[in-house]
Amino acid sequence: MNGAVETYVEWLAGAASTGEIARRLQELLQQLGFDRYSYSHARPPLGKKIRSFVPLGSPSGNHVHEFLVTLPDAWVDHYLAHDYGDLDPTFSGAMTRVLPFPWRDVAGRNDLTNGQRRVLDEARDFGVAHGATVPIHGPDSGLSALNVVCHSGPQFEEAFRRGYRDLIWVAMNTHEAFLSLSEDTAGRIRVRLTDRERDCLLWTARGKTAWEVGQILTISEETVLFHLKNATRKIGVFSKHHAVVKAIVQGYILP
Amino acid sequence: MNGAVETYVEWLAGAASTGEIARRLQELLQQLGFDRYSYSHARPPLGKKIRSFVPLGSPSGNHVHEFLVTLPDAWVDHYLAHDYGDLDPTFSGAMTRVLPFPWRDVAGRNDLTNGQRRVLDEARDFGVAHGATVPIHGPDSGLSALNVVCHSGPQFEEAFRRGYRDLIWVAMNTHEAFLSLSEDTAGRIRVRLTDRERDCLLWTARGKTAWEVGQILTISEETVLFHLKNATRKIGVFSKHHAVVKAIVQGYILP
DNA sequence: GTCCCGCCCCCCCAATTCTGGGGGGCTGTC
DNA sequence: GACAGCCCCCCAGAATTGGGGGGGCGGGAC
Repeated sequence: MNGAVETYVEWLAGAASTGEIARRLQELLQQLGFDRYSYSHARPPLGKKIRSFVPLGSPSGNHVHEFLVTLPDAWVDHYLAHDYGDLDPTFSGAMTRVLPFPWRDVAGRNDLTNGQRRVLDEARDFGVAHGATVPIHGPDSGLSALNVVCHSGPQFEEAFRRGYRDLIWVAMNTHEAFLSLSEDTAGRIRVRLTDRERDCLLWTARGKTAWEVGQILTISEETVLFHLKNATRKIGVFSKHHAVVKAIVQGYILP
Repeated sequence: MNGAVETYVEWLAGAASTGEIARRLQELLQQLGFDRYSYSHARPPLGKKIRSFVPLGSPSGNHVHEFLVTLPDAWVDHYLAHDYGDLDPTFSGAMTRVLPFPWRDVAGRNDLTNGQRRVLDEARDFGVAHGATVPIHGPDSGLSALNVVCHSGPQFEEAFRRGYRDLIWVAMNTHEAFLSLSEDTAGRIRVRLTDRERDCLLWTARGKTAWEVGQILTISEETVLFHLKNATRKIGVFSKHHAVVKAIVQGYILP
């Protein structure tokens, strides 16, 4: 099989910084036949603006970056300056797909808006033309994507045909490594909830009041409140809302 | 490479019923060294109505099933009768992971509740002991999982070591084929939240009270309550807890 | 131009629910 | 016996729910 991919994935387990990951990922993708890449997080285009991105090579330390990018600087600057994140049709593609798809699929769609087409056209002008997007649907509704690009069309087709399964594997592993370096998960202490605490959180997350949860579990409202109080304290927050949210995000319950 | 997997994936494109998929999937997984499997949805994708559960072998027609299962009937019955879906620790694992993981990882965690451990123990009693879960985070915030099981531990370790990359590919493609067969009920209803409504939901999800959110957004507590009321109504629920949870699950906000 | 509509902001009120303490007791297991 | 898990009860103060009433602003339709 492909030793380079396996070596990279094994190396990821001990990766210490996102900058390192960015460099190794670039090396690996080049071995797979792709010239450049970008790895970024798409959801949500709603409230948040794109904050910082750190191109390959800049000093990174342990800081967590939103993007890993080795696309041409000029294109990245242009992209960010025009807020193309909201427009980019490859992102909307990633939103509705699970499998990797080449950009020619997107370009061939006839329901693109003028703005979306402009993004594609301008990307081509910057030399970002032949590529593919690997959607990464993460836990907690996150959506990230790994884009890979080749300078020439035939080179891309060959690399993509040979390597699309490798791409998925690489993208997933890179994503997990990236997430595990994020400060949120780093300091997480898993607490031990009891079954009743989980039950109460679960039904609360489903919109029930304490009294209703009591009816469902055939215990008194007071007891439900008791369990919720304990669970809230264990999880380390001060309100039921927060406890429920954290219980979901950290995987204690399924919404 | 593995011709059987490729053949299966190509066949999937033309698959006409979920019953067929269930049979072919069983054949394929057996070739990969796994004895049985289950494919189910922890959180059905938005907009897809997924109805009943039909084990492999029953007459299926074009009906859409919630589960594809070839685990022992006795265990499945027991599982469903006790509503283990809410408890099953492999699902909570899938909730926070992207990559496949063997169940021994779950069993080794020290934060399981008694109930969660009971599910694992009882599964073993029913002969469902050596297995792995392949999380499938789909678009639309859906979370599904493919579980594969072997009768013997060594057999599982060998098959998993050799085939975990195939499993991802198989799971993804099966999932896409399955979804494309499920009826698209009335399109999913995505509500349009305003910026302020999202802001208020976001800070509420982070555990702030209405008054605090008001301080953060420099608006009055009353206005925060106003936006939360509207958002709750739009999302179609009756409590703030539920609204926050649904906003997260459906990707309107990130926790 | 005007009008309407969505969005945002503020205020009021009664009823209900939650927070954060306290006090018990009953089963199991270690 | 200690301890964890579960169950029940009480209370005061705070927060939320679910209605209502405003006004202002900007953009698109007419």
